Amino acid sequence: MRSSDVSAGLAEGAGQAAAERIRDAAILRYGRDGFAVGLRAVGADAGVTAGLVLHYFGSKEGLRRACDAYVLSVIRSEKLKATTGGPAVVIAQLAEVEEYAPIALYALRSLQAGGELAIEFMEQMCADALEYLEAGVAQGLLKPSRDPVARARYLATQAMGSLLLWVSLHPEFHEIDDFRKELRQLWDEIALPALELFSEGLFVDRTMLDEYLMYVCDPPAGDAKP
Amino acid sequence: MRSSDVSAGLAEGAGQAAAERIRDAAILRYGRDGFAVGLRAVGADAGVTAGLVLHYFGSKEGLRRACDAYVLSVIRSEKLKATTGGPAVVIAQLAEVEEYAPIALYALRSLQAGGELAIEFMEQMCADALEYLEAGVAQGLLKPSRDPVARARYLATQAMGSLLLWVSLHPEFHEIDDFRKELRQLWDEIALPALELFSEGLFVDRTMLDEYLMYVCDPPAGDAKP
DNA sequence: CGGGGCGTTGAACGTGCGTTTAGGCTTTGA
DNA sequence: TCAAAGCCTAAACGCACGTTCAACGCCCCG
Repeated sequence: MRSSDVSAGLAEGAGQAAAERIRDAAILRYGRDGFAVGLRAVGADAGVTAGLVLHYFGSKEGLRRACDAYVLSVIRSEKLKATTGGPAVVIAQLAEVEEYAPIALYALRSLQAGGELAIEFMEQMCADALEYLEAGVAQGLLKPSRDPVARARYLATQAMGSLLLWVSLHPEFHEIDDFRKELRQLWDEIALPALELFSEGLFVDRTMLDEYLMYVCDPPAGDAKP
Repeated sequence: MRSSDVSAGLAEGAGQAAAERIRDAAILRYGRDGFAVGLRAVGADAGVTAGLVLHYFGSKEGLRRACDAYVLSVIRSEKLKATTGGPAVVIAQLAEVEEYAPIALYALRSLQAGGELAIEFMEQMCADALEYLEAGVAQGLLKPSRDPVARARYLATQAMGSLLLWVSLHPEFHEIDDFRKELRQLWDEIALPALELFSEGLFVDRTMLDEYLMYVCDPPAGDAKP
C-alpha cells in the first residue's frame, strides 16, 4: 500500500512508516465501520498489535485526533477549490480519486460522530461555498443574495447533511468501490430535482419571501430594531 | 410524568406501567445521549434495575425496537400531515409540543444511527413530502416538477439531512428546552436563504438544466433509451 | 391460612474494551 | 563484541457492558 507524503504532525522517526500505516488503516476502518471499532481491529488491519497503536498515538482519542488532522490537511492541501460545483461536490470529487476515497468516507463518518473536526470541517465547507457562490455571482451565473453568508451556510449544510443522511441510511460499505458506485447513483437521483430547484425555484410567486421580508423588517411584537 | 395512551406492542399486564416508564425513559435518554448509554442508566432513569429492563424487553435491541415502534406510531398517529410546510417542519412542529419533544429528538438520533426505523422514517417523510408538494402544485402555489417523486425525495433528504447534521454538530443537549431553543435558532438562520432559493432559484438562467435534460435524453455514449 | 404466580432485585458471569507493563527482538554505534 | 536504544509483542489489569439467575416480597385466589 502506497502511503502519502503528508506527515501532518507524525513523529519523525524510524517507526514513522508503521505509524503512517496504522493511521491509514484507522482512516479506512473508521470510515467503513464507524468509530466503535476497537484498537485491536485497527492494529490487525495495519499488521500490528493494539499496544503499538497506543505506543505511537497515546490513546484511542490520540489516534482519532491524528486521523482528523491528516484528513483535514489532505482536504485543505488538495486544491479542491478548483471545482465549479457546490460543497457536496468536494466529497464526491474526493471519492472519485482512488487514493482519497477513504478520506472522503472518513470525513463523513467524522461529521456523523461530531466533535472538533466535524465543526472545523463544516466551517471550511461553508467558507468554500461562500467563495464559490460569490465567484458565481461575480461571473453573472448566480443570483445575488440578500445575505450571502447565510446562503452559503444554508447550501453547505443542506448538501453535506443530505450526504450524511445517506451514509446513515446505507450503514455498511464492505468495499470502497461500493461507496463510489452508490455515490454516483445518489448523484443521478439528485441531479434533476436539484437543477430544477436551482434553475426555476419552487414557489410560483414571491409572496412567501416578501411576507418574510416584511416580517423581519417590522416584527409584529417585541424588541425594536437597533 | 404523564404517559401516552398508545401502547404500540407492549404487553398488556400489571407491569405495563413499569414497561411504559422504562420505554419513555429510554426514549428520553437515547434521544439526549445516543444509543451508547447502558441499560443500567436507562433503568435508573425509570427507577428500576437493568434486570427488569431485560425482563420486559428481552434484550437491549428489544428495547430499541420497542422505542422505535412507539416513536413511529406516535409520528404516524399524530396528524402531522396537516402542516403546510416541508418534511423538516414535522420535526420542528413535533418538538414544539412539550410532550413530543423527546420523540423528535429520538427520531433524529435514530436517523443518525441508521437501521430499520431510520429507513422507514425517511420513506414516510418522502411520501408525506410528495403529498404536500402535489397539493401545493394543485393549488397553484408550487411549480410542477418533471419528476415529482424524485423532487420529493430530494427535498425530504435535504431537509432531514441538514437537521441531522445540525444535531451531530451540537452533540449534547443537557436540557430538552435547549433542543427547542436551538431549533428555533436554526430556523431563523435558514429562513431567508431557503425562501430566496424557493422563490427565486439560484441560477440566473436555465442553461444548466437544459444541458442536463439534453444529456439524459441523448447520452453521449453507451446504452440506448428503451 | 397457605401457596403459587408475578414483579422486582442484586449479585454474578463472560466478554470485549482501552490501557499498562514487562520483556523480547533487531538494529546501531563505539 | 558488547551494550544501549529503538520497535514491537504478549499477557494482564480494571472496567463497563449485556445478560443470566436465584431469591425475595407481595398480592390474589383458594
